[in-house]
Amino acid sequence: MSFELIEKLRDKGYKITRQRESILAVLSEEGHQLLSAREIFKKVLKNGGCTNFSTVYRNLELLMQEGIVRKVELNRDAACYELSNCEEHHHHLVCTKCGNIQVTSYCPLDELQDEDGFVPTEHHFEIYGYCKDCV
Amino acid sequence: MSFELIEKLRDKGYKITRQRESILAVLSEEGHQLLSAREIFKKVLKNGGCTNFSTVYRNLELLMQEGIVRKVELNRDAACYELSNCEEHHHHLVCTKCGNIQVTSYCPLDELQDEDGFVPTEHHFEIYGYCKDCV
DNA sequence: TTTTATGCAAAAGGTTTGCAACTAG
DNA sequence: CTAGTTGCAAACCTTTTGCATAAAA
Repeated sequence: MSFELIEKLRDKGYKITRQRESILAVLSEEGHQLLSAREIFKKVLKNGGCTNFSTVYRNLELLMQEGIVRKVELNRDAACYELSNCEEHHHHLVCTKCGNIQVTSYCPLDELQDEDGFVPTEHHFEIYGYCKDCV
Repeated sequence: MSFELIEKLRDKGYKITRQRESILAVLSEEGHQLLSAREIFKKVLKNGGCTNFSTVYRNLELLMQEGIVRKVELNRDAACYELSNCEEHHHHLVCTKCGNIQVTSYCPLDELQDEDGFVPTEHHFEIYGYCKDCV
């Protein structure tokens, strides 16, 4: 699972609760797929874990602060989350027909010229359209 | 004001109500600044108009469908809107310190290579950081 | 034991909706 | 006249918060 992450949290002084572990376990499952808070909640329960919506949100907040989790806001009702260290920096291509999400390592920030002295610290880039099976 | 837009709507069979006109007027004010539904609502009232939150939302929805308005979701509580035809395609640089928003005409979609046959129809690109006065 | 985390229920905030009343054309 | 719009209030959903209880360390 994600022993390094657990250790990182422990070292920082956070307690390792069953809930926290379950949430990290779900996020570590089957390769970095984007999950909403609700989906994480359900998956924890399905895995036999025990948690609560508030707990999920509070942990996601904490994990984001620690740079372990990244929030991605797509054209959807709820925000999605993914482990930020499980893969290199990337952006998402969302198929608006089948819902499939693919990843690209292309990052526009590399190409951005100086914009009147603006110093970027963060950016969002998501692409919507049709995947090759839905064109 | 925005006679062409009014005409476009009328031609499409939509009725031109005072509310609809006021909302368009506010969006046309002082060059393409991003406004939330709440801000639009307040500005309409301040201008002596009369409207309602639902009406603002319903009109924004309609104006988006007609390609007249574009929704931009920033790192904020509420979504923002701008006229989509008042300027050429652009993206936003948001200063997270002073809140100032500047615009860039740079668009990453031009650089995007073929991504496994994905056909983009829409994209979001926003940059957060410090403007030159806040660095 | 002490500090942090959880669960619950309620609140907050943006956005949407049902429906009756209204109005532009 | 009548189809499309508005206003109002209530619903919806996600996310946040207060507080008492529970459990890591």
